[in-house]
Amino acid sequence: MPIKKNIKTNPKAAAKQKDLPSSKESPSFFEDVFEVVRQIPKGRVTSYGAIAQFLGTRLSARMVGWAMNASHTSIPAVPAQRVVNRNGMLTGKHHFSTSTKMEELLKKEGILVKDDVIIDFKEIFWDPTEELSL
DNA sequence: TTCCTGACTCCAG
DNA sequence: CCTGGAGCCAGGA
Repeated sequence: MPIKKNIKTNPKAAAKQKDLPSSKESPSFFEDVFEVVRQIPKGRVTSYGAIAQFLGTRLSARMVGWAMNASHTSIPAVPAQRVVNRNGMLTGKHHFSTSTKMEELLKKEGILVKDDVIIDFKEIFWDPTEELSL
């Protein structure tokens, strides 16, 4: 993304209100993400977008990835290796301890990876909106 | 405080 | 087929 021009400001930022409507079911967006990810069965994978959609914020798929970034400090551990982008590509491999760690973990679970892309991704894809119902 | 970036995805050219 | 812009929102400089 060789884009450097961001001249557009956001006037709506002035309307920032921290009035949250009694957040009782969602203590935090991150925790919700973690919980969903932890429900992913071994040997199955899902995508950031699927999780975002399940949480009702399809357009916020990036936040799911952001949550994954903070997941490595979360306890119990979150199997972030089971979350990839919509093409089944391991876009977050560099965020693990080593660049090959993600593939190793997946391989141990019986998931084969070729050129950073999960083989038969569509077949082992696990959709929380269908399989899970919190 | 403001500005920028990003483990994403969709849509238009 | 590939490139790029827009929308989302949290956190760091």
